[in-house]
Amino acid sequence: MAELFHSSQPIYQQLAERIKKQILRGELTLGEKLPSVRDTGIEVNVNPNTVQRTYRELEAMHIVESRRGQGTFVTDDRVVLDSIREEMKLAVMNEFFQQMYEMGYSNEEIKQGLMEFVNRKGEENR
Amino acid sequence: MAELFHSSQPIYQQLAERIKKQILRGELTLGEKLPSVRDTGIEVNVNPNTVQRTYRELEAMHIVESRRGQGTFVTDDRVVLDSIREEMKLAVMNEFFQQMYEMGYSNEEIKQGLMEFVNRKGEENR
Amino acid sequence: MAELFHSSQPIYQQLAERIKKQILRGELTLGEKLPSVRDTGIEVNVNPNTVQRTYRELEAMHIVESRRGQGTFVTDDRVVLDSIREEMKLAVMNEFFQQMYEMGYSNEEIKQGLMEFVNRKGEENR
Amino acid sequence: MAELFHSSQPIYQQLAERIKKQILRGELTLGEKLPSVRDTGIEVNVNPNTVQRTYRELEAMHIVESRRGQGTFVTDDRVVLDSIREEMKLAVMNEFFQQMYEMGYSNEEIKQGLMEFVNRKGEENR
DNA sequence: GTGGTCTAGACCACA
DNA sequence: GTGGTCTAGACCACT
Repeated sequence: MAELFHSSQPIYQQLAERIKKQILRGELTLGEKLPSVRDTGIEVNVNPNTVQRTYRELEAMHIVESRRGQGTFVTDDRVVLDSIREEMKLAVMNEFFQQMYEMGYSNEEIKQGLMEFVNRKGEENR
Repeated sequence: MAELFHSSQPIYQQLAERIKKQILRGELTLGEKLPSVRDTGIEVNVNPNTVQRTYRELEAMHIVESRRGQGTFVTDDRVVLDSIREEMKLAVMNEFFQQMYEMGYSNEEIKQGLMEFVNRKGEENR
Repeated sequence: MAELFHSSQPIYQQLAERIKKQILRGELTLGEKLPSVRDTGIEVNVNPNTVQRTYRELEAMHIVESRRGQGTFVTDDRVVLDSIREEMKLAVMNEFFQQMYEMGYSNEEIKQGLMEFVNRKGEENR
Repeated sequence: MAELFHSSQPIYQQLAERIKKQILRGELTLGEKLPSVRDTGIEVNVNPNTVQRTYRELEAMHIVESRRGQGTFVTDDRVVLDSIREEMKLAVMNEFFQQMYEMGYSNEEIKQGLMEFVNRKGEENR
């Protein structure tokens, strides 16, 4: 079994991140039901309470909606999802630039370095 | 006073990151002496124990070395510093790609999105 | 379709509240027959069991009575209805005062704040 | 011992409400330290985990700030607190009006009913 | 000593 | 069967 979590970040956050991304890239679609807290717990080998904490966090982000007695569902509001995706994309880009900038790279160097990086990646995948 | 630290990451790590970057971008040069644990503590309003821990972490990365009775100094080994810089740059780029990829963006989209982002940033700074 | 229920309160209670108010403000009159459990279920898109539970709660408040084989009817006892209305009005006012008081507002401030509020509301509806 | 909680709402929410109001009405001041999770647990006779859930909720509302190894503190941002107070005041008033309105009372009736209510309350407290 | 995470297990209300 | 709450208790990292 592949190790699913690393230890430097709480499990509930790692799990939330993973599910969030599954939703953002469309692997889980609008309105779809997530597996129950208990089933997910078994699947990723984690206590159901921990899974529930994950679902609670996702609900606070409005990515997911819990309905008592029925289950937990991906939001059916496309607008919310789109805005979250855009927001996250910006955050990731900002973080990247911030980091590079603080290491002393100029905008040009960042651009260039990234191009090389992409191209190298492209070759690797051939 | 502006808030220097956020709460989601240990202060000693945030402080280590900051000093590390100051060194990487040359603000602190090879062999230069860092301020004492006490002085830094006062300056950033943090417990000296915490600063101590920061210096310990930096020493473990070989970015810094402490000399008994003299203080803590930036390493004077340029090679070490260069390799750390390169390593960190790769790590930051990898992290960026990983994140974007997991959100469902293709290499092309990442490249393009980033270009727009840089250009927009360039305009802002005019 | 507009969302009819929020998730923080049981659906059967939300539905009971709604029907109760329809009766209190005379939208459903003394002795009038309520739609069947099944019809209501279809109309508000809810499990008939849940509607059943709603009707049971309303019956326990003596707002409604079910007659075997005939259906569920608004009580025909005006006195009961009046006393429930008065009771609820007092409860709502008490709750309001309690809340404001616990937030640190004095009786005078509550009065004044409320006047402004009403007047502002009046203007909005012009 | 007076009963501190009723059963119809989760303890962690009731506790959060109570502390929130203590802060809003100035009983706990800007930047003040709350008792530790454990101490509060003992005081209100509740499991520390439950208290922590309370503190977490308050932190999510930006009313409170947790600092690792130091404790939990009332926010020191007066602006945040003021806006929360105003927001809550509006919410409470809105809720009140909504309720009365749904029971069939007009704005005038609400105003009048409330005046009587305040005056009666004033007499009681004599 | 402080907050934070996680588990195991019990119990409840809802649908 | 579903989510939600609560407890008891262990363990960890930070200050």
